[in-house]
Amino acid sequence: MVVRNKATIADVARVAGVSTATAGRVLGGYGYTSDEMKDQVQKAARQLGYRPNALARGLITGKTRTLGVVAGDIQNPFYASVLRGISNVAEADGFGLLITNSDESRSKEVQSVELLAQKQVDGLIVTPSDTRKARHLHNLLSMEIPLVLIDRAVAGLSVDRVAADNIAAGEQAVRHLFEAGHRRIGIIAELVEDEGDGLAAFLARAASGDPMEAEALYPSWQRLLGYVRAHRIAGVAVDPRLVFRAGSYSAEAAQVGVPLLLGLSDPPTALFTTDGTMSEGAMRAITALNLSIPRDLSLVCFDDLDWMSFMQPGISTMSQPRLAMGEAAARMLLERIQGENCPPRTVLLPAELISRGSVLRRVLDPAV
Amino acid sequence: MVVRNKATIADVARVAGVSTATAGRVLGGYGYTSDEMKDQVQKAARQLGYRPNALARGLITGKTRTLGVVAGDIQNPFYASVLRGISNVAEADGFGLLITNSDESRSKEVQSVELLAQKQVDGLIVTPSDTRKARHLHNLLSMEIPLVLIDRAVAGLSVDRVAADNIAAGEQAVRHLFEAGHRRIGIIAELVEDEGDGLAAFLARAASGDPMEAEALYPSWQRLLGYVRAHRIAGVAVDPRLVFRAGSYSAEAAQVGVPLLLGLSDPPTALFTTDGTMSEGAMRAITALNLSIPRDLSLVCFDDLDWMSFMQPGISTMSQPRLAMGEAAARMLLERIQGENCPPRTVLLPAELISRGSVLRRVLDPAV
DNA sequence: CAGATATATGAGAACGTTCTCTGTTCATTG
DNA sequence: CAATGAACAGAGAACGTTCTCATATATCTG
Repeated sequence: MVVRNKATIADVARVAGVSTATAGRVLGGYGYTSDEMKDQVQKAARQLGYRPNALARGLITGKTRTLGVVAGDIQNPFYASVLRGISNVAEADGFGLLITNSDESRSKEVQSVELLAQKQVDGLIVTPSDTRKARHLHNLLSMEIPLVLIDRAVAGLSVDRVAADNIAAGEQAVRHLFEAGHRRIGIIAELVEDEGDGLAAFLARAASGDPMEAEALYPSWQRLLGYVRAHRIAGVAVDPRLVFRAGSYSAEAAQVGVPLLLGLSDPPTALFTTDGTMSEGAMRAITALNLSIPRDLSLVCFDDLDWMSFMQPGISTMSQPRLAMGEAAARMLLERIQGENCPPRTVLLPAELISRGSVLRRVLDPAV
Repeated sequence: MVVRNKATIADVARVAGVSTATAGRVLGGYGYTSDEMKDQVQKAARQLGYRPNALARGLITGKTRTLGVVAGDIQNPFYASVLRGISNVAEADGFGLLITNSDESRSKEVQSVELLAQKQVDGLIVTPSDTRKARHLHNLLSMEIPLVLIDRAVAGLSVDRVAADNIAAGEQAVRHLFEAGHRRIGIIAELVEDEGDGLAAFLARAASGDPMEAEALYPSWQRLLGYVRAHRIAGVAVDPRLVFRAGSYSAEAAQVGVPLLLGLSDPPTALFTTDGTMSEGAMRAITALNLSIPRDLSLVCFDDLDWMSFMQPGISTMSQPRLAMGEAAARMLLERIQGENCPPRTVLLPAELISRGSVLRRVLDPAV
């Protein structure tokens, strides 16, 4: 049973005294075989320590039972949870998972996709780092390799997609602050790629109620859009100076924003951070400035990270269903792999407001 | 260049007007080829959108340039970082990464290893969930599949291994508390599998200075061993009632321990939590009990999680180099894959005490 | 009972690469 | 100038499976 050199179907067949075809049928579980043969072959297989070679199987079937995933950064709790969701359904179906990091770089993403394609994955789940230039993704489609996008869309690429309902979530977060009596609300957002004509123009268009092609926007821009909408509903004009653009996906970049916003002549009384990384950066700044939440500053974050529930006070946040997002994406991908042929689907999962202790109820100044 | 059906070497050869052998040599980068042929073949390949099939290549070479990893849970920050470290070096060498979760269950681990082996990974990195029964791992060795262990060892399995120096780290953490004047120090540890004859016997043996086979102990037992050694150095007897055994790798289990320890007639003034999950559980309890750190309770954790640095006050902790652990493991594995044949190596990376504000300096009662 | 169908087995092709072997050319060498 | 060997190209085997096809028997079906 413990054997040094690996046994093949031919070896098993020889020992069992049958043809390789029969042995293959028994071990591969296809075609017809008699119980007698089954026993014989299985006994030989056990004896030789036979282990099927998935490469050979994949080569001939054209299926590897492996999914490829291009995540931004496994280490980031967002991707870690999404991956876990994907892993859960992949594992349940006996699929393997080939995982790479893009670090939000287009060239690394292209490289990853190429690697995964060469390894003949049956399908891919990608969080695209560029919402416009995506020839490598279009290429997959033309090769008929199923593709599911997570968290972001790509303009002109109509494939299955799952994301949080970022606009609604952003709106709800900020509305929550308005309802607590806040009027000057800062936002700390990534906003890395320029959506066409710059932040000012974006804010103007959003404030005017222009519906825009919000679907293909980056999540942070969508959440900003929600921020603007909440202002419109509250009848409060958006002050562009309250919008801090980190410009990169890092806590350090976000950290800079807090003292900047609070240093304004008319500083915000509350902050909305648009993702886990921005939230972490904001918290670092708040600690560094020795501010007390919610006395000195109210805070609503995005994405429920573990520490938010055991900080004192707890941090109110828009919780997005990361695990469910991963699971939904994997399920959609598996359906496509199994031949599902319906038009591309978009699954928008709602984020949920978890209200903890980081928002101060303000009595409104009647003069305003 | 954009082609629907995938092109093979034979297709490229036909278009280029050469033999498949020559086309293969050009595209595979082996053997002799003239520059003329190279141009011709590469042009044809580009034109057809040729993409090498790693399955076919792997089938014949016996190498897949893919590593398999069995982690406990990708979602856990510890594994997420370790994975990122592995990914960094794998990617630099052009290796793919097949990742699975074991959820610390032996049967899932066995299943994962089997899956990865069938997919013909060139080597495996495993965080074994059982330090004793590991036939599946011995099996890998007999098949000559390189294996590297992370975080834990397996008794009787001598392979490359990388881990934190848990005993020294545990000792340093607790010594730090002694030096701050604490005498009754609680420990919240996983201690899931019974190390032979139970906790009481373990404590007795450890306190007597018995060296034990500490190498093959679970990390939490090793950190407990450090805890005991620090007591010996400080000349303080270990009170078994101060050792809380969570019994499972979950924050909920850890959370229970805090009120239990604090409810003792002679409660601890400080706590040592032996990993990130235990720390999270302890923090939840501390928040629920509305305790103030370090006034009501001092705390030293293990593993530096992001929130520990921006809590108010910051949490002192033993920081283990998770990324470096993953990188070291991957490097060792790649060396083995490239034929390195030296005897099994053990890399113990030191953990570093990061002193923040969670430890109160106590003035010692002269009566004690 | 003829004909169809389900069940069972084996021989050998096929998947897309790399490897081995044979053969040719051409420059170098003593 | 014969001998050597490096540089190159092609034919075909090999990797370990599954697939197709041919064949044979047992079991239904009308």
